[in-house]
Amino acid sequence: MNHDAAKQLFASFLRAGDYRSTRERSQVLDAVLSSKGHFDADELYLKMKSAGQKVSRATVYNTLDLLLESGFISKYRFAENQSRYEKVFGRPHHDHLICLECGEITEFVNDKVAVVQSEICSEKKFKPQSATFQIFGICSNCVSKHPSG
Amino acid sequence: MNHDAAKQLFASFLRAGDYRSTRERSQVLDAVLSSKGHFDADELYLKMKSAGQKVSRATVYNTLDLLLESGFISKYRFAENQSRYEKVFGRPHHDHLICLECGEITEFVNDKVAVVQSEICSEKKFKPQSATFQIFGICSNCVSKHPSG
DNA sequence: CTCGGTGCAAATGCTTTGCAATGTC
DNA sequence: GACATTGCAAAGCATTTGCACCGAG
Repeated sequence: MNHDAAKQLFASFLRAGDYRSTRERSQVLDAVLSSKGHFDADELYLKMKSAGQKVSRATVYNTLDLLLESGFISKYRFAENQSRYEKVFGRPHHDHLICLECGEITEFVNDKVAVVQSEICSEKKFKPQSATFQIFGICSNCVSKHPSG
Repeated sequence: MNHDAAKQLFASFLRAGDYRSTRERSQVLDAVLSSKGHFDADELYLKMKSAGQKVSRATVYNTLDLLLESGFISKYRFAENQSRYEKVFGRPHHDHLICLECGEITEFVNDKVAVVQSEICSEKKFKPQSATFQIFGICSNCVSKHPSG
């Protein structure tokens, strides 16, 4: 999905929900679409500021909620006190390996995760909306840095 | 594992790490051992207070870190701004279904999760320490409450 | 006696909120 | 023009920190 298509889709979402189209919302969407990997609310805010745009943190948070609701982004909570987001469009579902030493977050895709998920949900009569599989540990880089290696 | 065995084990952990044994740490451990399900730091603090014990939040947080480090408890971050803990001892590994409507957290055990995890880790040369598989959605109770049903 | 641990209250950092000003519909 | 949205600064929370006092080793 390209920028223009995404922008149109977001516009329809706004219309459908009786939300207004504002320049700020459009700019937040742009910033998200041009993002790579994970980001937090403040990074996005700072990025927009340094691009000379006029937004407030409040609006960034507000719009991130809208983008979450419309499925444009997903929200994660790794080990920290802060939420991280990433763009969803054009990307397959994936999960994360979080290195406890360097903090690096690596993505992985494994079809069996979805299989296990649907097995569990049908067993528990649970209607899934989203899921996250997080593995915390030491990444290959950090493992090889250890003296014992 | 019973209370006494756990207390002895925690005492050895403290000794091994050159940490001191204090009444507060022992009381936090007791409170944790007598807990059922998930709890957050403040709930534990309030529980101890209402039991007439003299602790501070700072000590509760400090001791929870120690209990985490020693593997007595595990720490989760569901969707909220707050960490939740649960006792580990005597319990098999399990994961969680989080209901977005009523907030209920249901545990599930599925062996395939561990299988998938080790497959991913060996593939990525990642050394796992802990993992959490969280499925967000609507629980069976809430699904059946909906008018459409 | 020494130095780690505790309690308090203040500080921090992320996120939300109240309210007047602004801009969309 | 009505009323949702914005921006700011202040408030809210969970958590951490600084420091004087306390107590385990």
